[in-house]
Amino acid sequence: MLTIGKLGAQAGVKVPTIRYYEQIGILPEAERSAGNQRLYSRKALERLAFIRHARDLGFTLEAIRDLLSLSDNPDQSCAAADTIAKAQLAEVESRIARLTALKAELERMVVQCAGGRIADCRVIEVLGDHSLCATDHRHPHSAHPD
Amino acid sequence: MLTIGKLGAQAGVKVPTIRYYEQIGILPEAERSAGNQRLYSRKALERLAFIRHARDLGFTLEAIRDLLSLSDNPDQSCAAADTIAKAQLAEVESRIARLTALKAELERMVVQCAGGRIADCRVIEVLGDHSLCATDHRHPHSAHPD
DNA sequence: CTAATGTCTCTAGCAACTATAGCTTCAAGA
DNA sequence: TCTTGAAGCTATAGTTGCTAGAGACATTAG
Repeated sequence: MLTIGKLGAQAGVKVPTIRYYEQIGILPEAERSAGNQRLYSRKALERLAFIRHARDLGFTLEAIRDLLSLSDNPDQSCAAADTIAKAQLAEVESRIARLTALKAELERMVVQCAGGRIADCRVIEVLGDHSLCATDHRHPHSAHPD
Repeated sequence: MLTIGKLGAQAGVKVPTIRYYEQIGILPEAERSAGNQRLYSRKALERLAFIRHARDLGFTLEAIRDLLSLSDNPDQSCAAADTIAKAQLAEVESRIARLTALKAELERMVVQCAGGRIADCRVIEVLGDHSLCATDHRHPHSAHPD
């Protein structure tokens, strides 16, 4: 049996985060010691590692909740898990695309700012005037994930 | 003079967001009509466009506050704005790198999910067992920017 | 036995919005 | 002119995924 601190160390998750996961019901309530401290089994460690990996891959806790409920009854089709992973992949690809456009813009800004006065500095200008922008950040207006 | 709705439509920013920006002091308090409704000038539209573009480029509101204060008194060196842009560029490049690694991982997961039973599903398996991971998301444990 | 560290609960805070409720104002049609 | 519906107002609370702090109790090393 592991204390919460050991569990966190082994899974690479901070202690308050573990308690938070329990609070929102993504980890089951832990057993307690005589002194009311949480005790965790190997199974709990695995579940936490699962969560940690999924978070690292950018899955939301909601998606993880779904994945966990799938893995809890493993006798059905894999399709739902596949769907969730695919959606995640699409999201990641979209983010990469947006960030790449963004990078080009920032590079342009930095190059053009040769250290003159701000009045001549395109950094400000580019951000203020859309017509000077290389990218088109008007229509999509996707909620900012950041 | 524009109402808040028109302003939002023209800048591509939702109405509550504009009020939020005013509340946190990144937009000045708007003039009011006789009936207490906000009225905006062309200048306000430009400022909001500036903010919108900067947000699209991944700047935090704090960085934007700095940029705005620079553009509000444009008689100084461009160096500060340049510094801010360069910091953002580094951040963006790092995000792209992380997302690209992540994408590879997700693609691997999706490809390997052949639609069988969950018990055999690599999506679940990969998330549960770190040894199946190609990437190393153990040490860095960088706070997730997403 | 004591001191240091770990753990407990509870509450509040973070960014950057978004949503809701209940009200007032405005613009356009009949 | 009246009316109806959209748009605006304020204020408050909720969102996501944690993180930080306070003050009290538990455990462990020396």
